[in-house]
Amino acid sequence: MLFARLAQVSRDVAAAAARSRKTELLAELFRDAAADDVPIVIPYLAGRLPQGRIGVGWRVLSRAVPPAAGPALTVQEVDALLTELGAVSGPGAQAERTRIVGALMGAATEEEQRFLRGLLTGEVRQGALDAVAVEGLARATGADPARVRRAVMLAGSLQTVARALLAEGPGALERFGLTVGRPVLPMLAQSASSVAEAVRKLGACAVEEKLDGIRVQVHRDGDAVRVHTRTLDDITDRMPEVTAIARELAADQFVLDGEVISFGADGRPRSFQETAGRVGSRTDVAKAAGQVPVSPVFFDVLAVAGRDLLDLPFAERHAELARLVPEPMRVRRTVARGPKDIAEAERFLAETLARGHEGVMVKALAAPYSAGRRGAAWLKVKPVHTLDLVVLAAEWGHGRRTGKLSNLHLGARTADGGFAMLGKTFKGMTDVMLAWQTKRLRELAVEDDGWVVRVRPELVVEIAYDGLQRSSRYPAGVTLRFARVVRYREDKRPEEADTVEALLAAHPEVTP
DNA sequence: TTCCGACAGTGGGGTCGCAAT
DNA sequence: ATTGCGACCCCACTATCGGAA
Repeated sequence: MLFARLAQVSRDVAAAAARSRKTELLAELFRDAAADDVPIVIPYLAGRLPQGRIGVGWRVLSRAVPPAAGPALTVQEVDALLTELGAVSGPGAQAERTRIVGALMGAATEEEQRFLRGLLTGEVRQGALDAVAVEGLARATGADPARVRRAVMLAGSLQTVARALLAEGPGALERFGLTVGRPVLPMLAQSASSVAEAVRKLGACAVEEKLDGIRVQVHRDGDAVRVHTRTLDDITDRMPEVTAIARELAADQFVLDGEVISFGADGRPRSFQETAGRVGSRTDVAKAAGQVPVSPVFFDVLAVAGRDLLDLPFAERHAELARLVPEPMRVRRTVARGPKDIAEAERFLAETLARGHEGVMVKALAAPYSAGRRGAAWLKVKPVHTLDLVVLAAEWGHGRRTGKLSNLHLGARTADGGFAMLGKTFKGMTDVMLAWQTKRLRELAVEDDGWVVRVRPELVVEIAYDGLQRSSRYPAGVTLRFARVVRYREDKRPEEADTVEALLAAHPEVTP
């Protein structure tokens, strides 16, 4: 199949507003794909490379190459070049990557170049990713979309399911049950603004401490133990503490879901930055483990001793978990039977925060484990802080925010009467706010370099954030975690904005 | 007809590893 | 040694489509 066909379909998908139309366009293409092309075509149209990320980003792509006059590249040729690209390493790698990208881009038409750039940066922006591709695949093969989706979640891979489905038909789906040793997409949570709201919504529920670490899925099959992250990356080699613990548990086959986190000598959790740094260290794992040991803390079990527990209610899965995993390696929790237990749930949240944790997860006791879904059966509750900050500058947006000032540079007052930048945010704005702030900030503009518009520091905005973290980038030595706009405060003058001093005083656990 | 679940988009900061300087 | 880039951790929020109520 010609690569140009894919680029064309991607453009048509982007242009279609209705999701049903996008699905149909993808289905047409999948039906026409030859068996050898399927493992390539499917991920491409889901906006990903079958090779995963291959070391090419905006920098390499910024070197322009004139497009080819007509379409000639085949899907197989593109795939071969990208495989070659992914294997490049060692001295001279940058030049070699540039050479291969140049060869690829030089053989591509303008439209193919656009699609390739999207694939390589992971930003195809066609309004369709995995979920729509799954629908398209179901339509192309006549399979039940819900069953295809479930197979993809359990296989942890769209192209694996696609290949089997297109080769063998809907019967192939039976094969993709939960298999110990093969990672499953983890169940995700939505947010709730308070414990009371969460408990009222879910009824009988567990309230569990939410640890600020790295999500892990641990598989053991006899002596074979594997540890995977939320995106199913294999980090087994970096987690010797976790594999050792998994081998000591009293079952030789299981799949556990949990979090790894590092505790300090005082028993309190280390900062997310410290845990993440440890989990990211791979050159000298023994040394890193000596300095920052991590502990797994489990909250769910998906399989044990040959039994698949996914469809059991959480209450029953947790009973299995308690049998398998001893107390200190399980997340602390309390159970709320309904609204009458809200006070107890709130007490548990306060206690959890006092222990230095992030917040709580509220989970419906009746809910099955919905792999890969961000369902409403799990709700996270974290305390939210707010500040009144001053807009120092704004950046021009991209995609649907093109032509709008989007990303705000936020400043707090300093002792000398100036402002110290604390970070940026693009979150929380409605379209109306985007339009309003673009107009207002242009009135305040003092400089526009085409990327950043600097403004007179006069506009006050209320910002919500989850906490402070250390920063080497910003002048105060700290930055806001997950900053988002709540509302503009036109009733406030910049002299009334919050100060760096007050911010640091409110977060004594973080020192710049 | 209205409501709501699921998705995609729009990007944020930090850390590590690697290659280039 | 330092710097820049890319990958991958953590993530919030809004708009939109389309099925459910």
